[in-house]
Amino acid sequence: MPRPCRESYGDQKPPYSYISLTAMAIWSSPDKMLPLADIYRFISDRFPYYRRNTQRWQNSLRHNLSFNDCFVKIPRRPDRPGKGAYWTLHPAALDMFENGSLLRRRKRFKLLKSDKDRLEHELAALANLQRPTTERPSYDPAAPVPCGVQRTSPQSPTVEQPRPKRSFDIESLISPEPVPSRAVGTSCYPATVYQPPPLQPQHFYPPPYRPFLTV
DNA sequence: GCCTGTTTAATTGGCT
DNA sequence: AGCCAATTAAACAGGC
Repeated sequence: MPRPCRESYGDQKPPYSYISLTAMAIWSSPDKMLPLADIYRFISDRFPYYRRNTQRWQNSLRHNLSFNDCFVKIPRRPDRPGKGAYWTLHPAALDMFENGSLLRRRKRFKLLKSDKDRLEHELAALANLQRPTTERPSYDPAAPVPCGVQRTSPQSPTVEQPRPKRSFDIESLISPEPVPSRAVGTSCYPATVYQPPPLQPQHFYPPPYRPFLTV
């Protein structure tokens, strides 16, 4: 298995898909989430090939972020101003590369419609929670939180998550700590569709963001 | 105007 | 060889 590192591959195209490269970038960050510009930077810093034709590959990368359910867009916290949202990996998407190939996955990571709707609902609730209270008149602190998004007081202790052994560890991307997920090959679902476990509230909250993936 | 993000469509190419 | 994931192009919207 090739082990990417700084200065590797020279001007040749690295043997990784945009999905792999994006996952590497996200995985390498302390919070397991990065804004788009930082994903660009990670890739072009390490792979000189991607210092050229930036318009082409960056368009493709954006397409991948939007198109693939394995990437989740997290709204910025007010205390982290900047352009665009943070991108992270869906916790059930860690075994995307279980066949060892970083070019083509055996199966596309695809959320079921119901899970996708639920995720969007939770993220909308999260975005609402992050607005200043004066800007969210519809938010009722006493109301039940939709879809299990945990509402935690800001002063509650934040658990420090252990950092990866190395900031860039392809082995951990391919063979991460086991994350409960099951491939569905029954008559109910197409064989190529994963049914990930339900998203847990702690994946998003409390602030500051817990790492989406625990290492 | 640039950047970010979404979507559609066509093409390419890896894997079985 | 066929399937389908990945890539590429492009149009468009919204925010700053």
